[in-house]
Parts: sequence; C-alpha cells; structure tokens
Amino acid sequence: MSDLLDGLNEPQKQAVLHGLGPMIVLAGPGSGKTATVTRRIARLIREKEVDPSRILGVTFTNKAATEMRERVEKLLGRKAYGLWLCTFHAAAARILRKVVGQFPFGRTSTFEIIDQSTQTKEMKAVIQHDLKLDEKEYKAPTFLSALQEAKAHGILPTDYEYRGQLAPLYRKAAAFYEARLRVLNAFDFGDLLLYVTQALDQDKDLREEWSRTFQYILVDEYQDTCPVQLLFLDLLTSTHKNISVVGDDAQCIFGFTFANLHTILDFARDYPGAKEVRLEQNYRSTPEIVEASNMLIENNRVRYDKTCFTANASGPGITVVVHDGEKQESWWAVAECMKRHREGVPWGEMFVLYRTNSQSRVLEEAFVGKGIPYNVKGAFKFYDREEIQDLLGYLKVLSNPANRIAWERIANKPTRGLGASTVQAIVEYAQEHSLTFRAALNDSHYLFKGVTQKKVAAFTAQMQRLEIFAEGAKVSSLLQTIIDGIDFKAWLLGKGDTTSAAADRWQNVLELVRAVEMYENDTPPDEASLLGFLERVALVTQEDEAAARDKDKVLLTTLHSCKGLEAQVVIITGVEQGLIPHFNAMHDPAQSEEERRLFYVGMTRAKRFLYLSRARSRWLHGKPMDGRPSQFIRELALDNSR
DNA sequence: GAATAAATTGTTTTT
DNA sequence: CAATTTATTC
Repeated sequence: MSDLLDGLNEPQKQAVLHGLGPMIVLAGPGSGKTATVTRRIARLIREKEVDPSRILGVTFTNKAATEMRERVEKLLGRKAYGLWLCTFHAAAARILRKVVGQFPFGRTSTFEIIDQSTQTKEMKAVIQHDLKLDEKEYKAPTFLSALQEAKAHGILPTDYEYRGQLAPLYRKAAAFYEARLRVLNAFDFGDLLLYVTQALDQDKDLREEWSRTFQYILVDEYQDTCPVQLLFLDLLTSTHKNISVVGDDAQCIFGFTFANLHTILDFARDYPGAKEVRLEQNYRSTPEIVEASNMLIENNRVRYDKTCFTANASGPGITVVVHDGEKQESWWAVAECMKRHREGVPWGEMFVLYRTNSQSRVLEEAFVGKGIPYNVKGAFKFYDREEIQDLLGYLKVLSNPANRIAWERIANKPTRGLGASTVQAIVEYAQEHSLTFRAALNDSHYLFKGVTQKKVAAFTAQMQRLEIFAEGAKVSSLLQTIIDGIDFKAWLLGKGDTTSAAADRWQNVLELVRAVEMYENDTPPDEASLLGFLERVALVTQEDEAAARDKDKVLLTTLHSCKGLEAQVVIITGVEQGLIPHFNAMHDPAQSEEERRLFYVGMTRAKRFLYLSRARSRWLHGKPMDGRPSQFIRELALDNSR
C-alpha cells in the first residue's frame, strides 16, 4: 500500500485514496495527473480487490490509454486483464457490438466504423442523388458537421433543431445518410456514442446491467468531453455513482467538437457532494514558464480561479524571436535544436509546435535539409495512404460483404478491366434487387456479355478464393495472401511513378503487414480477429505504433495534438496575430479565449526551454501575408518581449 | 476504359 | 501553393 503513495503530495494522496462517490480533480499542467489516476486504478485493483473488468477508465486518445495501461501494470507487477482502459469511442464501440442486435438500428454486431473520407463520399451521394441538389452549392462537409452537432448532443440528426433556414434540408439529408449507412452495416464516429446512449437510455434493464458492471469510472481530460459523452457517463454511473474525473479548465481546447468549458465548471453542481481536489503544484516546468503561463491565462474571464506554482529551480527564461519569413524561421528552429542537442538534450526531448497543419511543410524541409531526425504527428495519417486504403479495402470487403464503398475501391485495383461504368452497373443491379455488392457479383453473368463478363467472373472467382482462405485464417496470413494473390507489389512498382515514390509505397505496405503482426502479438489469440483489427485501425488514428516506438526524434505537431506531452525544449512557431489567435476565432470572445487556452497548452509543455517565434511575412494560399506579433506575447508581460 | 494534362478551388483545430 | 476535380487524349 505504501508504495502506491510514495512521493505523492497531499492533494495527490487524497485523489488516490478517495473512496465512494463522485470526485473532481482539477489538475494544472505537469501536476502529476497521470501518476495520480494510474495509482488510483492500481489501488482499486490491489487494495480494494476490485475486479479490473469492473473499472472503466476513459481517455481522449489511444496513446494515453496505452500509456496508462502500461503504468498501471507496472504498479501492479502483472497484467491488468479485463480492465477497460480506452477512449470514449472504443468503449462505445465495444458495448455497441454486444447490444446492437437487440435494437432496430439496422446493424449487426459486425458493423463497420467508417472513416472521414467514406462519410464525405456518402454525404455527397445524398446531396446529389437523394436530394438532387447542386453539390457546388451544398457542400458535404457542411452537412456532415451539422449532423455531427446533433450527434455530439446525443440527439438523432433527424430530430435535431438546426439553426438557420437549412434546417429542414439537414433533417432530410440526415435520414438519407442514415439509410445509406444502414445498407453498409456501418456507423460513423459520432454514431458510436449516439447509438450506445440511445440503447442505454431506452432499455432500463440494459442500463442497469451495464451500470452495475462498472463499479468505478474514471475520466481523463474531462474538460474536453462533449454532451453525448457526458450522457454516456451519466448512464453508466447510474448505479454506483463512483465517477472520478480529472481535468483542467484552462486546457479546454476542443470547443469545435462541442466540448463545453462549463461541464467542468459545473461538475460540483451536477454531482452534489462531489469531492474536489486541486493539483496546483507543477513538477514539470521552470518558474519562468509557470509564471508566464499564469499571466497569460489570467486574461481569460471564464475560468476556475486556480494558481499554479512550482518549487523547481530557476531556468533560462523564455526566448522571443522574429524572422523575415517562414523559411528563415524553420532554419532557425532547426539550428536551435542542433544547438541544444550539442548541449546534451536528446532529440526526443524537443517539440516544434504550430497552429495549423499546413505550417509543418516548411519545417519538415528544414529538418530534412540538415538531416535531423524528426516525426510529424497528425498531418497525414498512415492509414489514409492510398496503398494502405486499397489493401484495407480487401480486408473490409472480406469482413463485411455489404461494404459497397470498399468494393468500389478495390474492384479495379489492380487494374483488371472493371472500369467506372462496369462497377456502376453492378452497384445499380445490387440496389434494384436489394443485394449486397458481393451477391450482385454472383449474378453478374446475366448483366454482362463477352469480355466484361469474363473479367467480372475472374474477379468473382478470385474473391471467392480469398473468402474461403479467410475462414479461420490469421489476419496476417490473409493479408499476405491478398498481397500475393493480386500481385500488389508488381502493380505498385509498375504504376509509372518515380521509383522512389513507388518504393516508399511498398515500404508502407510492409509497415501494414507489421502492424497486423503487432496486433496479433498484443491481442489474446482467441480475441484476435479481422474485425478486431479493422476496429483498431478505425479507432487508432494518428500515432501508429511504429511512430510512437521510434523515440529520439524531434516532434513536429500542432498545438492541439501536443496536449498531454512534455519536453525539455519547446519551440512555438508562427506566434502571429491571425494564426494564434486564428483569424476565424479572433472576433468571438469565447473562441479567442479558447485560442488563449490553446497557446497555454503549448507553453506548458516545456520543461526548461521555451521559444516563441514569429515571422514578419509568411506565404498563405500562394500570397505573402504580413505578420504582426500575437497579442499573447504582450500578455505574458516578459521583459524581453519585442 | 485509363492515363495524363489543365483548371479550379479551398485553407483551424480531431476522436 | 497544393490538392482535387474536370477535360482531353491515347
């Protein structure tokens, strides 16, 4: 018992030892939040002898979940089998798979989780074919975000009161979109939480069963939960009421996903008698950084009155620099990293941060130029790459024959003479006869003549062979069989691209094979399945395990996705009015306060060296733009601000 | 039917 | 400026 409390301060101990009932832990940056949560979980398992499968720990990212699990297992000295430690979406998907069949949702337990691009494609089809509107005038992303707003509030998009004149149109689109996803046996991200809350809300017995299951629920990054997630938590805690949440109102930066700052401010009101713990001591940063970030955040009107302090030794202070353009800024950033590296700071202890993903390109070029090891987080997702999506298409089709989108994708990859019109004919035939694309393939002898018929038949036969092989086969050997069967390597390398680009693509394919093997390695053999792998792919987005594993590289990332990380050296680039705070957020007080919190998050990642850099001029959409210093530099009230 | 060239058009942040 | 969509050619 004692070792679980070793080295903790008084409020941290209180948080770890808290017994029954709701608790909120207000945790400033670097205040040992993760240590507190993991020790609390470890204590519940070890001292309170709670069955791990009756504890639900929810995090914001998969990476955070994995890290926490490792730390809990280290504290326990054994594996925490059955412990639910995952993201909201993963938890929702897992419950939904078990219960979806009991509801008229029109999906089976093998439902697929579709990605962003599939969502857009389906919504485009809704606008063009179902609503017969001009897609130039009515944009799919606008419609999707309207629907997401409804889903984030836990309301069916067909029932939601949208703002503005387009409301009736949105509701119609929602109905068509939902119908299309049903045919695909698919949910999108937002649906996972929406439908699981619908299910738990509608069925009292089910709600009791699940809320009895989870004796303890812990939530990380509580400030970034949206209403439907709160509803989800509320439904699951209805029996035991043992919910403890950890968060920092000053780090609420996901307002655009309908996370609301007031959920954390109102926790004590919503859960009367909740214990409140404040972790205000910062163990991460120098007093210079802690004080400057306090100065900054005090400019926000809506916040908890909380003051962070540190007992850490004084450091080098915050450096503010100006450059002519973004190229000079990038060269400088690389040079500064090299300088610190010579002083003994490992590459892995350095971040270069920016507001928008498009800023990463110049930086990347500068890092490549000097041969400095770096990692870009967030920009292009590994699983979004064309060649990866192609192969995943085969896996998806084998897992879910109703997945029309995936069929369309793979039908002519590699080129086998099934062009757009042939595929379209199959799709229409399937729709007419209410068949899956796969079933339509079997009947296609009636549809086509001559050469086309032969080609379609060859494709059907090949897919049938794969289906037979897929029975009981390991995912890794299935993938290998697909790659060999369609001669994917030859097709990739022969596509006429430059040889190096083709070689890169093949490397990515090998990476995918490794990812499958890794999945099989850390999943119990009886649980590993094609569906399981596809779910991981759908929910594990950015940080593919490979990137997370090769440490000791400078991390280039956005201010948003640096949340939860820390490093010796942090360089924030593009500290200009219009970038941070961003143009689109500058005129609305609530949004500019969010921009300030975002900047606060970036600053407080730094342990020792913090640089704020800006350029006088920067290329934006092909035109040079003058850059004025961000108002936030002034708000820090530094001696050396210029 | 498929590959290439030209034109257009968008640009915050993400599970 | 780059990525995506449309037009053109083979």
